[in-house]
Amino acid sequence: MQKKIKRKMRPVIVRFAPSPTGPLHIGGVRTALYNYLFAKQHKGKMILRIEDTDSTRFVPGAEQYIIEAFEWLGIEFDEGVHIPNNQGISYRQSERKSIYKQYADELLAKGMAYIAFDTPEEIEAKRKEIQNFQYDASTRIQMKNTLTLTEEEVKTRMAKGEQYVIRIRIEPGEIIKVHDLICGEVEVNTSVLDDKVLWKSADQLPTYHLANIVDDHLMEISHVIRGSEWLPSAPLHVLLYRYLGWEDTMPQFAHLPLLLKPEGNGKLSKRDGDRLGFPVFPLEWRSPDSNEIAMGYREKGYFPQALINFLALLGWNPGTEQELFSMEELISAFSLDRVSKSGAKFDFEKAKWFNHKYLQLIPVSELADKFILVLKGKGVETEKSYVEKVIELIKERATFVEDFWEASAFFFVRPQTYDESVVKKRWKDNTPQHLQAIGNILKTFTPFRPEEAHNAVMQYISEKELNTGQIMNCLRLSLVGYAKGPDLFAIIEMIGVNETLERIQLAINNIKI
RNA sequence: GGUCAGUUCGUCUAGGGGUUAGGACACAAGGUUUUCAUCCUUGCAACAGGGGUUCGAUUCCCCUACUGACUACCA
Repeated sequence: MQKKIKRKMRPVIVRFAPSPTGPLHIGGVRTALYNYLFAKQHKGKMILRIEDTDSTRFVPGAEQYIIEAFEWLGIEFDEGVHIPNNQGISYRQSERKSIYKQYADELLAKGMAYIAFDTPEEIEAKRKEIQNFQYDASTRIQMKNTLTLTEEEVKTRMAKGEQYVIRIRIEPGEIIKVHDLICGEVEVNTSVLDDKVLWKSADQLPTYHLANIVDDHLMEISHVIRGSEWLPSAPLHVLLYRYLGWEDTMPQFAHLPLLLKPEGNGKLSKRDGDRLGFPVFPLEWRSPDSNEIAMGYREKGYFPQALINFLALLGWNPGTEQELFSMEELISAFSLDRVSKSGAKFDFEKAKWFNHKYLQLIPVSELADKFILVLKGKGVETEKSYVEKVIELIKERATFVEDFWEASAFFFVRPQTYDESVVKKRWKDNTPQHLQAIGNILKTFTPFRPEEAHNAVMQYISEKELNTGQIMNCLRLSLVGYAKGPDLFAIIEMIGVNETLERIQLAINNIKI
């Protein structure tokens, strides 16, 4: 009872612990987000720990990428590799090297682990020899380890400096119960578990399993929220806590469902992004060895808030019909028991919809700053206030800032071509004369007054018994080049009457039927 | 192969012993508009299958199927 209370009263400390083997996958982003929401809601802490215990898989730049991605996303950590601390604590496992060995030794001393000398080749040979070979209680007697070798042999091997690993010793026939906050009670028989390697002499580093348990314990992690690919090894972890005598303060587990491919089966991978044309990484990533570029949400024009909102709802729901959430709202609404158990297919269309929604909410000034960069690329220099007005007029039809140019180019440059199908449908012999007349009407409104001008044009149209759609579309064609865009009189107000008249003249000169 | 987990509209999901099985995205139609969008309205469309338990099952139990994860001196 005492212990239960103790666990309940513990401060919430969670961690996100990626290994720096490449860019952060979008599924990892979601895992980190759920950790973050959970920690914030419980006024707890969140730690960024780098699990680089596999020296062979280290990728330069990956750690920096991860940090930059979270900065962009607005997921803040309280402690981690990137946050200085004055206690001299490292959050990089390769730098914590010296910590782990003693725990492996402790297990060795207690007889809960043993030393094995089998080389990878020997194990590989065994795998070929015995179907479904597993290094466990049933097979370890055939292998070269401190359980089978004499003390003498072990000494000689050690003296010769032979490489070895430390394996956990798991005895069969016991049921391990893992209480998972999302999946419920999961029971596994120790007979199906293998004697996992905990530590290797070759690089003096622990494997994930040991490092993970030791660090989570030392860092007083209260909740381990991670992807469900870890569920099968959770019993091993429980066992490790037990062997080390830490079961009382073992963190609670929550295994998140996977993010699946948009179509077909299997978990979402980098390839799916390439194949279907959407990013699976938060930021663009250039592979250091192949120089290949993988696209990122940031570079594709997504707003971090939109990505967060989309990801939050992929596998979790508030139980209400609210869909748009600020980070603060997510923090207060989030709960692990409303996380679904089944994997979620990645719905890229929905991600776009969220971005469209957020685009409408982002301050125009901010959008203008981004768009001005695009405009500069097109050789257009304009006042910011003008750009802001343009954005006001067109943003509702855009999903990305990148859509702005296509929707608004005519505010900055004259049409170069005229949409053929519109010409065919609307442009008649007498169109030029009517456009001239309308031009003359527009001229009389100085300064330009859109509503009055509109009324005057409409009056002209009805007096001449013209077809509104035909005339308006021809005027639009002259100014825009297409049959699209915002209100015509708003456009005229923006580009000015003089420019309007010139464009009309240009259209009359250039459009042939 | 083995272990573990999952399965409600095309997708994300709500619900949960008696419901017209709800919402959102997408799609379609209509409306509005000078156009394209937006917007509004409407429509389309789901409980994997089989056995139980029960007056009654999509909901609880079992089996099957399917799907996935895991099965490294990777994390």
